[in-house]
Amino acid sequence: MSEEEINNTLARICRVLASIPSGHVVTYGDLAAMAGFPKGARLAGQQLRKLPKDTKLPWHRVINAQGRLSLPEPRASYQRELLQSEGVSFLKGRIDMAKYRWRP
DNA sequence: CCTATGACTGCAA
DNA sequence: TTTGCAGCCATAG
Repeated sequence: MSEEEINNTLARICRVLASIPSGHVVTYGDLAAMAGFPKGARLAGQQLRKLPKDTKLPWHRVINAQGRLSLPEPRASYQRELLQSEGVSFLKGRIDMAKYRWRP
């Protein structure tokens, strides 16, 4: 891996993303911070948007700080299915952050 | 170089 | 609880 790649924003985001365990979620802000961008929540979303539709990375484990999905339909429904399939439940359209938020 | 644009946030009202 | 908005920051034009 070239030095340029490990400093690439997307690569850093992906590395953290890949470490999120199934059944857990993180916020955009968390993802960015863990990748070295303390205030890069929007940046995280911008990078996730670049991922190919068929990526193997767990992009669906990233939700907003309100415990809601920030994706427009119909992607949001797909994301909700993926999360529910790995045990993350929704209550009144929201995810219980205290219960599922992942912190190393 | 400068402005616009978001899969965002936290806080004030 | 909901809404509005300034702050944020790499990217794109």
